[in-house]
Amino acid sequence: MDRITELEKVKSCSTQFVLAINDTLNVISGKWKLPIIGSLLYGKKRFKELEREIPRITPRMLSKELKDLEANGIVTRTVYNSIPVMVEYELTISGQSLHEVLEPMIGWGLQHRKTILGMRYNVV
Amino acid sequence: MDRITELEKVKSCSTQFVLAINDTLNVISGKWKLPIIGSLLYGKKRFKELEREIPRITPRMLSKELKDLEANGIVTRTVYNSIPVMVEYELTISGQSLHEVLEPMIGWGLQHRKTILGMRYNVV
DNA sequence: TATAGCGCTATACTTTGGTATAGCAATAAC
DNA sequence: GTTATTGCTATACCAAAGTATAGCGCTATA
Repeated sequence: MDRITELEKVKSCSTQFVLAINDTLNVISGKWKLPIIGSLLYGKKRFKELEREIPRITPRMLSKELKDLEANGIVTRTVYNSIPVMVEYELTISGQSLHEVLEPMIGWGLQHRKTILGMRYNVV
Repeated sequence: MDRITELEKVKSCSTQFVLAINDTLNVISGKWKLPIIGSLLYGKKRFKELEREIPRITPRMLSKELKDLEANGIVTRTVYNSIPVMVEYELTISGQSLHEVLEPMIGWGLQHRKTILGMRYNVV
């Protein structure tokens, strides 16, 4: 009985956790989100600066992804009423704090690649 | 000049990092990967057990995702030559170590949701 | 007047991810 | 002999994600 309630607790908990993980995944998955976030980690940027820094991105995708990131509270968009208009994109606090999640992903990715390569020689 | 080489170093580094992050993302993104990994965190499971534990998954998707996870070194597939055959799926060490990356994602997801909700009252 | 830069949007298309439904070969239970 | 279970695969389809290409209104520069 103890083990069953434990399991139930774990399961209901993990449902909440899966939701939180999915929230995080929605913010960073897709082909262009990481390059954009990575580019903004070193300071605010204008539209054309991002376009130049991210090879092969189309303005359509850049516009779309920036809107998405803004809607999700990851970047802020500031329009200056200079002539012609200037628009700057900047990471929010939440956006900056993404490094907490990106760092372990880097660690795991590098380690996993090593493990996979190692398996070719050590196993079978 | 110092600052330029610094920037170049940072950029070439972050390219490597983006690759590592994408390796990680490929392993956990998609609709069914997390439920499957979550289900296997508590021990090895058979095909039908997974099918029953994961609501609404079709056998096609379960089969496909398990193959994918196996190809990526996240789960192992063991066939017992009992009659009828029994097949068991289990997380590899790499698969188990994914909790290192999932935990910060849970943390960030929960915190981010709080931040977003808080903004409605504190800002504007 | 023409060319180029800025910050995008519109339209149409392809590719990828996921769904729905059916069925197979083997065996066990009724 | 009929039904059910296991561990899948085949076929067809649909929706989301991403690509390609063009163009807009504005202004500065030559």
